[in-house]
Amino acid sequence: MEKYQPKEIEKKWQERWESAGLYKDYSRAKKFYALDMFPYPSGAGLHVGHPKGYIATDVFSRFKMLQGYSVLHPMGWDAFGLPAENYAIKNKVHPSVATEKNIATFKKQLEAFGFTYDWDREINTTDPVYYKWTQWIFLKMFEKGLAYESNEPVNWCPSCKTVLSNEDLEGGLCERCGTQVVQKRLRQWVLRMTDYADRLLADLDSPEINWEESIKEQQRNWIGKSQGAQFKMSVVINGGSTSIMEVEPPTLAEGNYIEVYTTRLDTVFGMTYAVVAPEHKVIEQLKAQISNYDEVEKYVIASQNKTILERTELQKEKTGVKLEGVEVVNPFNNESVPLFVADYVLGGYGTGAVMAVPAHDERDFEFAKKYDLPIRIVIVKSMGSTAIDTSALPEDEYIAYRINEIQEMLDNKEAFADYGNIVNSTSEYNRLTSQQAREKMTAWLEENKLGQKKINFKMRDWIFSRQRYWGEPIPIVHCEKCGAVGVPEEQLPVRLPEVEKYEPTGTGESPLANIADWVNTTCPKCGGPAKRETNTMPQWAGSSWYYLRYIDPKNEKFLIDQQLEKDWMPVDLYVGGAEHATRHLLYARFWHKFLFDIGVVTTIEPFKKLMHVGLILAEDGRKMSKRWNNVINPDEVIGQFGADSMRLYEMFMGPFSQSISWNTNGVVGMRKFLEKVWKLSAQINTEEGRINTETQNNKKIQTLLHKTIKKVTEDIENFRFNTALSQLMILVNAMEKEYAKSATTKAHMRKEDYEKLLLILSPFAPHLAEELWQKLGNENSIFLQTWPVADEKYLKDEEIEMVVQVNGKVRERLLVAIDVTEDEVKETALENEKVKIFTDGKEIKKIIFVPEKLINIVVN
RNA sequence: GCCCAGGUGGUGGAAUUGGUAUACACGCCAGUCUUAGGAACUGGUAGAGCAAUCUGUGGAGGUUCGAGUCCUCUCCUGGGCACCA
Repeated sequence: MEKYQPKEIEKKWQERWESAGLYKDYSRAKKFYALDMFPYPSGAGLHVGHPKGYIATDVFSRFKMLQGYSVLHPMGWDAFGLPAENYAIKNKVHPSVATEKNIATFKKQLEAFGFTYDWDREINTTDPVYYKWTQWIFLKMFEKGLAYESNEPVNWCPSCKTVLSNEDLEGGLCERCGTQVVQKRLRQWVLRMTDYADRLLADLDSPEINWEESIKEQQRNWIGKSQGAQFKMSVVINGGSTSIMEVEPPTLAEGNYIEVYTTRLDTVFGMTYAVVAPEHKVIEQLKAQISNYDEVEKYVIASQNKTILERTELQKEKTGVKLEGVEVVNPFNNESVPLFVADYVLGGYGTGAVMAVPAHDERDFEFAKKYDLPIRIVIVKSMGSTAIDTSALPEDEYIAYRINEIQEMLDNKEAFADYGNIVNSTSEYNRLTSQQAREKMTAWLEENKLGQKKINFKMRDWIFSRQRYWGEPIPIVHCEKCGAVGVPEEQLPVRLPEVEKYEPTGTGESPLANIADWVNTTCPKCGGPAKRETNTMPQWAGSSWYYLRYIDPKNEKFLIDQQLEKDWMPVDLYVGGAEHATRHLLYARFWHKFLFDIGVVTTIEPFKKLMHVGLILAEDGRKMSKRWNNVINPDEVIGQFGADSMRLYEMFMGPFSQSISWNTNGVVGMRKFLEKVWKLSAQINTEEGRINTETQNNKKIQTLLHKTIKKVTEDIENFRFNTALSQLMILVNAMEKEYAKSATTKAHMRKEDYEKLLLILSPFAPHLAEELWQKLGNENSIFLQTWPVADEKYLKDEEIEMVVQVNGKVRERLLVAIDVTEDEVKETALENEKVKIFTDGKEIKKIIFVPEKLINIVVN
């Protein structure tokens, strides 16, 4: 028999499958759309970690194909981005040149795995034919008022010389280069993602989404919905007595009040001061009334110059300045309290102003301690266990006892932030629970038109412009007369022009600003002189809708044909890294919902099932990186062991979503396994009359085979590839033992059994399975066959091992018929010598019988 | 600090509903073959003990005839968020 030569057969089948168009039958009744997160084609090429997700998707695609589905399984390139641009700056070559080269490398590497990609559908986000539609979507958002210009302070990376979105930050550092980001006031294009916050949150729980809980939870946290109340507090000058209760709400002019947001209105009677953020406009409005304005202004300027990191660093002490000469009035008790400016309050969240309750908020407590401000306890722990018996105490003593407990906490430098029962407020609220008080207080605010319920989100609008070269031009023209005007649809795409220098300017303009004949244009509205927008779109623009384009990649009239969209959407399976949980996956959901609103798509969510692929770490347990010199190249692994062995290893390593270290020895094991399958084909008995011999051994193998079919089917469905493969190994080991090793039993392997084995192995090791399949004389591809279904009649063993326990400990194992009765087992077990050792002379209290599993004899 | 995953042999891991802990694979040990090569073959491999047996799923309790699995507390690791009022 020939030896197993993966190098030869893999190349052969890849070519044949491709030329036969094996993956391009889109005419079947049932559809399945399997999608990988498309890669950024970096100069370094693939390492062994990249293909893990792709292999899983491929296994799934082949499995679905065998189950009779038309499978859409495309691949493409997310090719805009900084590395190509930085390479261009360094080497003076156009980014598209390096990108093209990298794509060729990636494609060649991917092809060695034998993936079922339909390369006719390949897309590239940097192709004008593609980004025409990225620009089109932006225009639609602009038309609907969802894309707007803003001059609010934004995150600026001084090293990359561009603004960044909140999602692009990692702990206040630039996600790409690790530089500290500063706040800068720059004109920016922003997408109103917050308009979709509620739907982005709520639809995570819709049946349209079947995602892992961890990813959903990350998105929930990122969106950060909080429910509270917002209310007004009037500002009084120089200890004046004007309270908001005496001034009719309509006469409250700017500068006469501040508005605060709180989720803990129940603690409002504990307010002993209030705080505004340094950015708050009331500071400017009260300039004349603030007697220490110089000091305040100094503080404001200093905090604006801080980096995000400096401002949010936890260990850092809180700082602030009291606004002398003004106070604010708590509407609940008409008490005026001092007002501070402090940068622990964020300008961009809520109203940029808060009521401060030091007894019941950690941050306020810290600040109050430092500035020696009064601390008033207004909630106490709910009824519950205490150190002493409080049931006999009269109520006032009980409350005094509880307040004392909180006081001890405060003395120990800790605020009491939990919910509890209200005290020290007014009689309407005292003794209510926090939740009850909050509702009653909110109702009071609404009655008196002082405030209302309010929902806030942590998520910000998406800052969408970048001051870099290698991105989609934003299709906007600025006209002095008409303002920002969208480029007419028929003029799309706005092509990225050639430039001399790719360097970012650092001025807040992109390098495109230097190309006069590109920048200067005419206004599409009035025909007058106008300038093009020179900012480009962020890295994440092209990937926010690419899954739609694969469905209809060559459509020149529209981004996707309406019927094809209905046929193929949503994506049934989406596989990629968890690092995209709050960026790509959020952006894509946002765009998809917008496209739904304007009638381009018909599903509310783009990705039905999402699986996140666990990292493959280097053998040293660190991330694979050039820096550590621990990168394993898939080409070498495939060259040494073959693509099928590599595919098997990555699926066998462990649970799919888990990070696991690479171990090349593991690939050896997979190769051994495939060799076994290969050699086993020699055991097929083809002699007339002996083919269907039903020996005892064959029956055993039948049972195992059908159990394996069942398990492999279920495991693939559930992404448990590791256990599917171990079950296949168990089957192959048993077949080898039965047919190849025990010549004396005269067992004969039936061809149909072996073919079933090949079928259920084929998604994992497609080349080997196809080769063996056709060697058996089959003419059509194995992938045009039908996935076997486990036959119930073979699933039950005739004999099973029954465990005999005494007091829960295993003492003996009995081989019994599957349908043995409880009494029969009891009898056998109690007479068993080994069991007797533990039961003799003891009273049998109870016998527990679990059919097909065990019998437990309970003695005293 | 908050949220989410996890902690099982020398290693990666299995045990799907409370029912035989360590399947499958790697590594290691012993042996076979000999072209002294292994990506070949055979057997062994949780720990302690001559053995019967005992002990074992991060730790401490609990529920149960029976717990890796359920409950309470606690320690550790990985990931995410982080002054969001």
